[in-house]
Amino acid sequence: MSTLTYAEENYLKAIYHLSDGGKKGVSTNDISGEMKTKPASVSDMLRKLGDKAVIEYRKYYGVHITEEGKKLALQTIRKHRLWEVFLVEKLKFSWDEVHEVADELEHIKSRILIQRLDEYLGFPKFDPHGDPIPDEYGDVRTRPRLPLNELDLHATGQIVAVKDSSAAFLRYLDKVGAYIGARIKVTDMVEFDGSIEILVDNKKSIFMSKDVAGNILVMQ
Amino acid sequence: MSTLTYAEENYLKAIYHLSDGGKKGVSTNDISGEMKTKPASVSDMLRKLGDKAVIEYRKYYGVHITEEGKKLALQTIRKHRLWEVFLVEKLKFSWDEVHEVADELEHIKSRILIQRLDEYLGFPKFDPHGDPIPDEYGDVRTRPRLPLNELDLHATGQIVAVKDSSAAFLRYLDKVGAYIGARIKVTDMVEFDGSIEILVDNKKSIFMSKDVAGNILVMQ
DNA sequence: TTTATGTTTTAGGTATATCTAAAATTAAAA
DNA sequence: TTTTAATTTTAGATATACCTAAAACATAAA
Repeated sequence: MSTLTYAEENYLKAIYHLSDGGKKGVSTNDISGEMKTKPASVSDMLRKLGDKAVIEYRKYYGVHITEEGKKLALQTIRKHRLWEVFLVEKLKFSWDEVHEVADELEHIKSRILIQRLDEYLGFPKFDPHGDPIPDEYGDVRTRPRLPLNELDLHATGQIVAVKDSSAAFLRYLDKVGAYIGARIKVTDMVEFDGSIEILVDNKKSIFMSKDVAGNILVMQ
Repeated sequence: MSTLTYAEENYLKAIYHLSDGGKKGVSTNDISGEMKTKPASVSDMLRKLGDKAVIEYRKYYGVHITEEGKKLALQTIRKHRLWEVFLVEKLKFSWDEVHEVADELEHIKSRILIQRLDEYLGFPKFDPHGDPIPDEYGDVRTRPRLPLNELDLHATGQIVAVKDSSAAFLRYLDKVGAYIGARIKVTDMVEFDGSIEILVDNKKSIFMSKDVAGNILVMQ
């Protein structure tokens, strides 16, 4: 029942993401890369998180997140994504501007604040990048989705999320006119390099590389 | 141009308030009392704030805030008060619940966030306790105001702020029906102990001690 | 003017979160 | 199976922000 510091919360969130929601083990080096800190610092932190029982830590063999850790990580993710919705829906931020600010806001600790914010936003189920917002109890409403590059020729679908939410990628999507919720159809495929052409909302044609398509998630 | 840590921002804000906006010098003990830290910790911090040129620090003789320090303190106060407005106006917090949360939110550093929040709230000039919100440049729109206990018998005025914004005091005001914006008239005064009776909005009579009246600020 | 009192600072210590450099361990290659 | 390479941990520093206990200082009282 011990509470986490800001830094501990950040590490735990990184471990949660790297472990694909607790499914895989995570190495010190992976965490070091994600957190932009040195492996030595990660080792220190893993000992602390192990002591607080939010991860299971076996020296030299990486870590697994515990159920308690998963719960705490999901709370942080919930806050992050709710603040992102607030920034985009209410303060008119664009979806490529929200990450850094939400990274700070997610650490504000007030249960009632998050409950009221959730209510104020109309209990949104997804953030501006299409990622699901866990509820108060950590339950996540997932929807089946697959990378756009895995669709067949002439298949239709709807963009529901992005895998890469870097500002550069999101601005590119803005530029070409791709957005969450857009209805799309694969109108052409280039065998050679896997690039494709899609029709957005039966109006606009977009040509994109396999790399780009792989970072767009669709629901069929 | 160095930036301040959270702790430094908090100390600077305390010094700003204790010095009455930079008008008076402030002692180590005063700061210690306000910050609920030991005088020894304050001495440490004063050295740091002096190094960063936001205060002028002469050992054993207390501190004065510098122009640069005043500017930074006003930025923090601006953020604090804007977030308080947000919490009350948008998230339906009561005015006695907002302080702790705003104390965390005030440290989020994003210029654009505060600009957008200000705009979203309709550029409010006063927070829920009636305190003025400095603009982007640190300019404060003050309005002449005096403690309610200094009004003459039969004088009228309007409640514009509270001096004490502790939850206990604010809940008491809620209970008796006093609020920011209320039009009042002094209908009786007790010479002996300075307690008074006021009529609120020509409807409701409230009897209050001199102590309470002294913490209510009115505009005539 | 010396003494006593209260205030303030310094010295040294703790906890967090980072780092570098060196040592330990695992895993892969010869 | 031994050596090598890569990963990971430990040891020892640094910076922040606090603490306690002791020393230094300013001021008010005798």
